[in-house]
Amino acid sequence: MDSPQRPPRPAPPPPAPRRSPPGPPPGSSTGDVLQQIMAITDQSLDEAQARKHALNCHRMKPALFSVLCEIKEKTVSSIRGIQEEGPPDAQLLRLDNMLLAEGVSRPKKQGRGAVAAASAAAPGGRPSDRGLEHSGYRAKLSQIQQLYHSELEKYEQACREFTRHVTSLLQEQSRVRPVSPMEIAHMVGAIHSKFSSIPMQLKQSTCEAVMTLRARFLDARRKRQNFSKQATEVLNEYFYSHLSNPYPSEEAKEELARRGGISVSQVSNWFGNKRIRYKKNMRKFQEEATIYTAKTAVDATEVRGPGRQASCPSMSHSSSSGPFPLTGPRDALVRLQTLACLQPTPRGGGLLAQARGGWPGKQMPTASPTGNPGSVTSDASN
DNA sequence: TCGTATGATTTGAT
DNA sequence: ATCAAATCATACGA
Repeated sequence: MDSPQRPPRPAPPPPAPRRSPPGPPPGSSTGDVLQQIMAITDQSLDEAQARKHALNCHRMKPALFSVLCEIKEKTVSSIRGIQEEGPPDAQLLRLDNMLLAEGVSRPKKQGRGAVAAASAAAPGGRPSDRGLEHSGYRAKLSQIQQLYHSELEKYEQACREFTRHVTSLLQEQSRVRPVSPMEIAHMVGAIHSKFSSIPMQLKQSTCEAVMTLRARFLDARRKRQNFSKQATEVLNEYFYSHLSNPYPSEEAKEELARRGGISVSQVSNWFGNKRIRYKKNMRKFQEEATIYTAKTAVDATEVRGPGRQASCPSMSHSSSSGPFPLTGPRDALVRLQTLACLQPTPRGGGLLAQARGGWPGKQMPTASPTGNPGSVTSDASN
């Protein structure tokens, strides 16, 4: 990229001297003096100090000054011509909006903590970007964010420094030639407009980076991966031990997500799929149910020994609501026994029956105003 | 290569 | 917002 640090020669004075002899014969020394003035900006101020003093005291100075005024007349108009372009750019506006929408740029000066800002934008991976709550995506986005802000800061600083430098040079020059505040303002504006392509480019490439990241992440999402064995086990354990009401509360979902190393929305998806598929083809899941209920039962008996609760808080004190208040480790044990006897149950009863009638529906979990001991919420929250 | 399993998405209802 | 149901798209094993 193009660095904003350029040699500090912002105000290349017009090549005036070439046309210098307009009317009054300038005298042989005028051209020289002008040359010297031009040279001043190129010299270190220390070096030029004495010379400037000499120039200021020069008997030709008043005449020179009027010549300079004349030159300036022309210069100002040309500066104006340059300045007139540049209405608020539509593309820049678009880029700004996009960066804002992506959470890359902040609404305006919000101090540090880009990551915090990002996570605040989608608290708990909430709906707006359901899928994009992926931690990998977040991390990358915040990297882009940080890079963007640090580059922008660098640019702003360089721009400020350069402007300050130019301004001071102009002020310095104003001692030997007429420099109006307006001219300085014009110059500053010109600098900014020249520099403005830099943040524009920065914004553009940041947008591109975000788009690429998004695309890649969405691709990754398409290329789904099966959950780890651990995750599947955790989910299945919960599902079969809450078969009468397989609707984990928000807390339970979080716990399951944590234990399985997946996201909360993945847990929700999984339960959605599982309920449907279980209901559709319960026979197929019987073996699985047996395995997991047995597993849970074993865990329960093991845990029961030292008189402690099961390891997972959200699953530990489960009892259930719904038609068959059978849930949790102890119930699982009972159910296992039942299952052993009633494998293909003739009618009703057992696991199949629970699901066959359909689950009582959701909402049980969230609140059980009647103090129903079986709600899933009570599993998690009590 | 094909059939099945499975995670994700979409749609419509509550 | 959450759910059921349908559907899509990919992973995976035979």
